[in-house]
Amino acid sequence: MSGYAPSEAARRSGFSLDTLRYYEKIGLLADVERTAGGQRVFTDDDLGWLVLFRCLRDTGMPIAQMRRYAQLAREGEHTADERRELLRHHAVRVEEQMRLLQRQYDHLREKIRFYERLPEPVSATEHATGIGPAVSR
Amino acid sequence: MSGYAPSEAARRSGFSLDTLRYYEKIGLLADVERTAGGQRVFTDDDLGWLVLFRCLRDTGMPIAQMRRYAQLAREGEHTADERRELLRHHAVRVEEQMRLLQRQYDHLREKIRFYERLPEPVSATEHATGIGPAVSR
DNA sequence: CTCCAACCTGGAGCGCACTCCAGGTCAAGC
DNA sequence: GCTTGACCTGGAGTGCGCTCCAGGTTGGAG
Repeated sequence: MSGYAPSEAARRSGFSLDTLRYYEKIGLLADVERTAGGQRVFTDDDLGWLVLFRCLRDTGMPIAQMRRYAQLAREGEHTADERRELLRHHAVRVEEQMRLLQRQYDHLREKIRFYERLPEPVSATEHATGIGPAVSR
Repeated sequence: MSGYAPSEAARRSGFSLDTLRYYEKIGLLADVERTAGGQRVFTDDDLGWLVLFRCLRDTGMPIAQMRRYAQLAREGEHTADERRELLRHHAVRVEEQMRLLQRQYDHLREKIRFYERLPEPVSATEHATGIGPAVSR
């Protein structure tokens, strides 16, 4: 069903009112419908877009790229290939991001293990292994 | 074992020269040793810290928190518990971050599958699930 | 001794993604 | 019809994490 007030759209999408207005202003979200008095009425389609923007934003896509995707979609079906490639390319970067995050998380866990297993003394290999608590000189 | 010139420290740590100076200026990296003429000489200890900062930064820790950790370490062994807790707390946030990233990555992959029109069940639930290409009205 | 690439400082500027504000308008409930 | 809270606009401000600049100094190669 269609027709969400701004506050409702904000609640459902998880974006702030200001962010919704901002996304429309910069042309990320297409012009939102209005009441006779000029107040926004968000549709299910708008909400669908917001879900997508949240996905892309959470995975680190810059706004400029999201806007490019949105503009392509507005141009019609003939841009489907380019949109797919844009998403595929982004997915590759997300995979890299996930690998890096996992690697640094492992590193972090080792550092925590160091604290748990060494209540007092500080080993000489601390800095050579990059694992120790990096206590200052 | 020896000292490293700024450019060498930058190369090894992956931070820019400006960033190294910035980290020192804001008190993240402790004061770096200097030559008689005032040029920086980075030690292995400094490099160890930089490896840690890279780990924390890559996992999204704000600089203010890294600085807190570094200051605690400079205060001595009696802050070990607090440092450990700080890292543990951060690790929890990283885990949440990894779960979110994985979830949004899955969304993204489903969206790409939609574009590829592979024999996958995508019906009228498109927007309800946020999977379709979100083609504009 | 000369050269010049690498280095130094303080401070200004930047890019991103919002976030806030003033000063007004709209619309639903009593 | 009055009140009140949600909403509107354009534009300025914020926070973060660097990044760049001007103008001067250092120090190793030749």
